[in-house]
Amino acid sequence: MNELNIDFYKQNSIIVAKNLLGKKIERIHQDGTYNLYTITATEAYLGEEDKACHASKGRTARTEVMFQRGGLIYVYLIYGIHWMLNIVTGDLNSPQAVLICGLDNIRGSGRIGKLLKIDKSFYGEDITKSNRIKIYDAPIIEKFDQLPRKGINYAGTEWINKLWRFEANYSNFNT
DNA sequence: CCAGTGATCAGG
DNA sequence: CTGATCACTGGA
Repeated sequence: MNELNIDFYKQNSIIVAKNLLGKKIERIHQDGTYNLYTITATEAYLGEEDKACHASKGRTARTEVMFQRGGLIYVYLIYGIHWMLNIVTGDLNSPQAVLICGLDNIRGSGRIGKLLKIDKSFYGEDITKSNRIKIYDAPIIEKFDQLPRKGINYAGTEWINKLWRFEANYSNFNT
């Protein structure tokens, strides 16, 4: 299996979010054990205009990594409980990210963080170079649902109405 | 329906 | 320093 490269992540977040469906994510633990999952749901966050995107608040310590080039990992703790796993996309100074919302038949970004044992230490890590989390190429998924993003009611109707959540059908996989 | 739980950020 | 807010989940 080939790992996805920087050029893949440098595309805009909507393209990356769609094309990540069906790709394989591997988590290698310190004891040498590992797990492999299929990405089945993603959400795209696109630029400073997008009121649902954290980068719309400007460049801060937390959002800094989104202003870097694609391929870096953006993680943060939400509601004091859940670690969200995102991959930065786009080019330098074009803040974008894709949130991983589903793996195999497990749905929910909070559950994904727990499943993969994500924490602050992943912030800014280059996923194309990491030795503990990797994403491998796999055939494009043609059929998927487009839905509004979840949990962003504060962003205003224009941004709530964007269908930037992408869900593959479970039946595409042997889960 | 709503509590849990803590980092983060703007404002004094 | 304070206090509000938050890409969520699980249990009444």
